[in-house]
This record gives sequence, C-alpha cells and structure tokens, in this order.
Amino acid sequence: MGGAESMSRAEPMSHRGRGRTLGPLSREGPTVLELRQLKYFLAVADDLSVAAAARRLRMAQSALSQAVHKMERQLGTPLFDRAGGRLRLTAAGRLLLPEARALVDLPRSLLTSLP
Amino acid sequence: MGGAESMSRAEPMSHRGRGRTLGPLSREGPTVLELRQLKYFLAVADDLSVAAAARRLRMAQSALSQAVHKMERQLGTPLFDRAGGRLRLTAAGRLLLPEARALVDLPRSLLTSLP
DNA sequence: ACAGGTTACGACGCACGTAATCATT
DNA sequence: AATGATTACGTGCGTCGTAACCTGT
Repeated sequence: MGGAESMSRAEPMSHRGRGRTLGPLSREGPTVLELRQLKYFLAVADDLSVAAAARRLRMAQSALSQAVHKMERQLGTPLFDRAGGRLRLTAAGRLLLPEARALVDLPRSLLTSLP
Repeated sequence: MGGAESMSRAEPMSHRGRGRTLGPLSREGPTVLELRQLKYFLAVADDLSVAAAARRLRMAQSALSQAVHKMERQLGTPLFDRAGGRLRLTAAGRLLLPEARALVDLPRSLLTSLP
C-alpha cells in the first residue's frame, strides 16, 4: 500500500525519457557510452569498412552506419574520416581505440569468473 | 530511423529491442552486460536499498527492481540476498562490485581525454 | 501499520531491418 | 556499373512509469 504513494513521481532524468515525458528537457550530466556502441566502433575500426563489419556483426550496414554516427554525435567528435570513399580513423578515433578494447573485454572476463 | 526527428534529437543512448527479423542464423554470443545495468547495480549495492538508489537515480523503484532482477537472470546468479527484508550482497555480488566500478568509470575518463 | 521490495500492466521511443539514394572508383 | 556509405521509413521489443500487491519489522 505505502509503496505506491512513496514512489510518487520522478522528474528530470539523466537519460532518455522512457515511459512518460518526465521533464521538458533532459539536458543534464554527461552522456555515457554503452558497450554495444564500443563494439560496433571496434568492428568498423578493425575492418575500416562498415559493410565488412556489418557482415561480421550479422546486422544491416545501415544500422551500423547509424550507430557509428550517433556515437560521434554523442562524443562531439568524428571518429572516422570518410573522405575519398574510404574510412580512416581520426585522431580521436585512434585515441579511443585502445580504451574501447579494454572496456569491451572486461565484462567478458568478468562473466567467466563468476560461478 | 524512427521518424525524421529521431536523428536530430541526440542525447539518449542505450539498448533496446533489436528488431531482428534477420535470417534463422543471427547467432550471437552470450548476453553481455550493459553499462546502464552496472550503474544500477552499483547504486543499489552502494545503498543496499532499491528505494534509496531509485531516488538517487531519479527513477521508479519498480523499474530499478526489474533491472536488477534481469541482470541476475542474465548472469545466472543472484547478486543480492533479500532474506529478512534487507538487501545484502551475495558472494557473486561482492565479486562483481569492484569490476563494475572500474567498468563504469572508464568511459567517463575516456570522454574527458577526448578533444 | 508502515516502509520497502516485487509483480502486473500499459506506453513511449530507440535499435534495427528493408528500401531507396548518394558517392566513389 | 559495382561496391559501399548514407538517408528514409516502419516497427518490434525492451525499459520505464503508474498502480496494486506482498513481506518483514
């Protein structure tokens, strides 16, 4: 009984407004990368090709392209240089690469160490 | 993407449904933890209270409760012992704690090191 | 009785697939 | 023209909020 009332209504959230629009603008703290995005970035950076990476990931290349673009928007920095129909890592991309690898591999080893 | 405005509204990030209507293959590895889940786990583990953590996270306690339960399902191991109306970390939970902290803090430092 | 955790249910919106278009060789 | 990146559009599924329920002190 008491539970329903005490939870009341939440407002300004730090992330996406899900169920109902809680606040007018959710502008708040820093947006944080998700592991899935980092995996996509790694796959594309590894092949320097969205198409090849999409095949490896078993997903449409449009979806992968969108994901990479979104990630760049979130970071506020391009990770790839698309000049000349070829993909090349930017300075920011090269900086992100080793960190992303470490970040992506951690949960895997973590899961295997659990019973 | 979801309409014309979805692209322009940048901010949230996360995972959700993958409208996978791909072929019968689509073999994916084991379900992997997302950073959002780890943040929730850390908040609950820190307060040893779903209600308090939910207030801090500005979200409903039911949503947080669901998220933690789902995470435990994914790991195949309970992270909290709910006996006696109190929350206590299980052995697996204690094992996960330091790793989760490292994992969650890494992207933050990564972002600040970018131009 | 109350505080807090869980279950039930509906809604909102992202991640993704398909299709069409643009760009480079 | 072909290969590949991007844009446009529709949508299934997951996440979260509200409400109701359950449990321990």
